[in-house]
Amino acid sequence: MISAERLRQIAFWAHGLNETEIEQTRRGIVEKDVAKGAYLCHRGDRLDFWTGMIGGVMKMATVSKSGKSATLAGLRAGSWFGEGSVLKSEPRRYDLIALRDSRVALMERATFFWLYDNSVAFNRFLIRQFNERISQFIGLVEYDRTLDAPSRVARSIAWLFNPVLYPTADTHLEITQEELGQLAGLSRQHTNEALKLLETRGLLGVERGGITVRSLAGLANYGE
DNA sequence: GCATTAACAGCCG
DNA sequence: CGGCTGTTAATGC
Repeated sequence: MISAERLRQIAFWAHGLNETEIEQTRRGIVEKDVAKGAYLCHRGDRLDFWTGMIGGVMKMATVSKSGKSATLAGLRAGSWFGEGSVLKSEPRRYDLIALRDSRVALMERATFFWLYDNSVAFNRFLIRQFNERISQFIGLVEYDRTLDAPSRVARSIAWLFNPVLYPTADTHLEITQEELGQLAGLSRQHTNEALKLLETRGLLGVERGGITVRSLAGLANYGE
């Protein structure tokens, strides 16, 4: 259980809820740490929680039949995910791996369904989120064809600054080049070169252990 | 060949 | 110091 204040702090969608809904929701959420390298869940696991990122960086990934790992989405603080698996009550179709020490919020399935049944604001949020994810996954199909490293890095970063998924995000994010590489499916060296290129194009700034986005549109459309 | 992994020195917090 | 970065050398597909 978390406080109402904490809920508002970690869940931007909760700002649309009324007092009753907030009260009901906060009772169905617990927090949990996920150490760097640990799996929050494996593909095929049942994870009966809707999950929110409070801090850190994780990746949502699948392993293809040939054994190659493909990142479906990068997740940072503010990201909420797993509504598909919770709604359909089915096993997870992807791995969730912490790329650095992270903290998550776990919402009980029953609480999720209570919101689903009772809150208009929550349903609006869900639709918006589904819609955005679909766009992102469509982009992913393209992205596999553009094998070019800077494009992959640009896309990975654009994910992490998606204004619909992260309405409260500012332009800076703490993430190492190693972690970005894991999201983009690249070695650290390639990521390093790609970042420097994107920096010279004026699309972002590279700092030690972090990046600052200068042109989100430029990153989102890079390589097209 | 190309890309990834390994290795290492510099550097910043 | 430890972790991150930038570069080079080795290794694997």
